[in-house]
Amino acid sequence: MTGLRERKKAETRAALGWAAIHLTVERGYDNVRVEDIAEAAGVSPRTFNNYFSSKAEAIAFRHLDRSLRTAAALRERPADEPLWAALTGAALEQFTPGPEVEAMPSPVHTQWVTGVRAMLAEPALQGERLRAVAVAEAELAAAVAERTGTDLATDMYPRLVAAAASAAVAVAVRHYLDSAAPPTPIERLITDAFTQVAAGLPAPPR
Amino acid sequence: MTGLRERKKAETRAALGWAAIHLTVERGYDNVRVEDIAEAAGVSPRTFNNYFSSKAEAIAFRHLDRSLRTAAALRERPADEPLWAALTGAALEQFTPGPEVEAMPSPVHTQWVTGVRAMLAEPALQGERLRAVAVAEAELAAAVAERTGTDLATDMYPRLVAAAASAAVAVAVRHYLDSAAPPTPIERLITDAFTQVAAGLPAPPR
DNA sequence: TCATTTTTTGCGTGTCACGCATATTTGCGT
DNA sequence: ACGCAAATATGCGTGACACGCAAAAAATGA
Repeated sequence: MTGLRERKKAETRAALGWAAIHLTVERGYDNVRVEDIAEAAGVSPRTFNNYFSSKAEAIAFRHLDRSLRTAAALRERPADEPLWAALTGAALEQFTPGPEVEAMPSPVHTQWVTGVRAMLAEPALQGERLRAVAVAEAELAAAVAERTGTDLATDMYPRLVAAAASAAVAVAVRHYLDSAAPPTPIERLITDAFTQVAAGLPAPPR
Repeated sequence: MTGLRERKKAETRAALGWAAIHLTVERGYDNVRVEDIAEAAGVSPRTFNNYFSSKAEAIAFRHLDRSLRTAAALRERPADEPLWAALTGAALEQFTPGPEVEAMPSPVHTQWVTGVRAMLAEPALQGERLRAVAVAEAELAAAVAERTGTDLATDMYPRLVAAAASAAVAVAVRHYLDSAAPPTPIERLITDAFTQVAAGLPAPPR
């Protein structure tokens, strides 16, 4: 199943995606040419376009990959767990910081975060990021349909759930990034968001 | 306030946006050059880029414009109307078919719908459409914050509501377009979607 | 009517996506 | 271990595109 061929392909794709992010965070989006990314990944410029059809897509690749795991995580959840508890859990699983971030020395890390923020603010990238979310949402909807025994073709329900869940995560992450010195951990924000959504987002008392 | 200058500008923008959609639906996305769009709108190719920074943006313009009106519609709603009723109403207002669609003869209309479907399926356009939704969502969140007396800076609530409402509309529209011979009118689908969301999307009994 | 500001236009430049043909690498049966 | 077929990487060429810059044209207000 997982021959050398596929593994090498996945590695090349990952290398290109990582190089794209790395260079963009370092220099800014439009100071990076496709040629640079290809060089950093050790392949020809032409090969870049065999993997990604645009610079933006390469940068968004990691994001897409992570998002897709949410749907996979949901399928792994015990079948008797209530839907919204399972969704919350699946989402939370995606937000354990990876080792490559954890191991970063503090001054470098600060600089890195600044660069990442600039990258996320880049208008040319937002579209691609959103598209990645949309793709992941489709997977999530399928998983929800399975779990709840609803039908993607006839019921709006699974797509509504998937969209609401994606929105909850997105809003929580945004809230987290927007607050300069985050007093609230991302896990709590995500949990809160899911709780509110599952409660039907009632208007607060005035 | 609304001098000849601004009016002409708005007209040119609308003409370009409309021409972009029209040609794309007719011929397919990559059989349309920027030059064609400019010509159809009676403007130089260079001017096109004074209004839109990409072909995709031009096509998504009408979508963005309509989406922004939802936030405006919400502000027009009576202040004593319950939030979710107001949201549903504001969304429904955007879906009264325009005269240019209403007046279309049936065979042409069918062909048109097919073209529109192809257009919406175009990967190169999805990102831009989603970005438009994101922009509109920000406006909607602001309107929700106003109406509910919550704070955009500290509460996730208004953004959650805006995101959930946008999702409800998007899912309903998608459901409508996906069903070949729509037995369910779009108004009912939207109402249903909002009802489900406002109820907290409870898992259906199995 | 005239000066100022805004908009449109033409041109040049650097980048990019992608088709096509060729060289290289990988998988697999023998 | 070997060699063939399929998959993959590369080089080159082409058409399209975004955008900066400066000049022309149009609109506004006095």
